[in-house]
Amino acid sequence: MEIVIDIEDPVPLFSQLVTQVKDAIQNGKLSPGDPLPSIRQLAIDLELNAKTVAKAYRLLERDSVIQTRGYRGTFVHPDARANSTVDLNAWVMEKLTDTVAAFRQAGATDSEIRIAFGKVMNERIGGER
Amino acid sequence: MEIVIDIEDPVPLFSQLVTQVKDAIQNGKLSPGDPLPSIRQLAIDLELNAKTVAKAYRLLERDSVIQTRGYRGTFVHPDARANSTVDLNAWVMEKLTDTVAAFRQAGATDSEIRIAFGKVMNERIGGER
DNA sequence: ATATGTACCATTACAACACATGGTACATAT
DNA sequence: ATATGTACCATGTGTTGTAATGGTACATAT
Repeated sequence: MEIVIDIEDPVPLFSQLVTQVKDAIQNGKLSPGDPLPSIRQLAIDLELNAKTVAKAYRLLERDSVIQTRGYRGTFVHPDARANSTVDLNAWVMEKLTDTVAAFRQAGATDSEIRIAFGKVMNERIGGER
Repeated sequence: MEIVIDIEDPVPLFSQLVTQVKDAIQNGKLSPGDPLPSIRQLAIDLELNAKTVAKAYRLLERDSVIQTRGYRGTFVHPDARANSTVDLNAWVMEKLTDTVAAFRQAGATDSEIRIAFGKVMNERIGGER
């Protein structure tokens, strides 16, 4: 697995990592079941902070692209190939685009939409912590 | 019409103005057809910048709470009473709350939602300006 | 002339947030 | 002991957007 992180790239480091892992899976360079480097080790190899790598791994696991098995390490998810094409963010973008378009058509100011969004995001409904 | 603006209040000045005008209408202190102070005059009275007052008036007119008749001045809208209860922002809030809830349930990070939102808002579709 | 709403040019201050970094600590099981 | 993922404490930097300010100018109609 050849991962290259470009600090000059405006794309966030963790995001570059996520993308490259997904690409490696679709290219066949990584197959379901394959082990991935540990967070700490990969951080050393890529000269990144361990937190940054952990963030990328966390997102990859949420999308079922990889599987973390605690002390046993991290592995490529069985359904990784299918799940690395499905993009959660794309779905969010679509839905959000339609919603915002409706707001604008209703006459809402961009400023108002932003403010409303800010309020919604800061409402801690279920008291998450 | 007694408007009091509190600079210490974290609520934006233009927002305080909007709220108080709506309140005055619902309290009966302002009735449909009543004239409102000119932007410049009200700015002087409240010790605000004229742009701030203009912003409040612009929003009030969009919601059909007031009517601007150019050089003739500004007046309370015929349907002001009804329109000052109907809150466009409330509708936006509801819709947005549901949408965001769906995103969260789908596993999207708040951070991701914010980023997606930012992208959508910066997409100038119809070339507004 | 005077006053109306409106439209442009612009800048400043402030807050929120993403990103990345650092360190420490924990339970897990080898 | 060693290594795993994970969780918490925290800081700094840069970006973004809001809010509010100032000045100037226009067409309108009294």
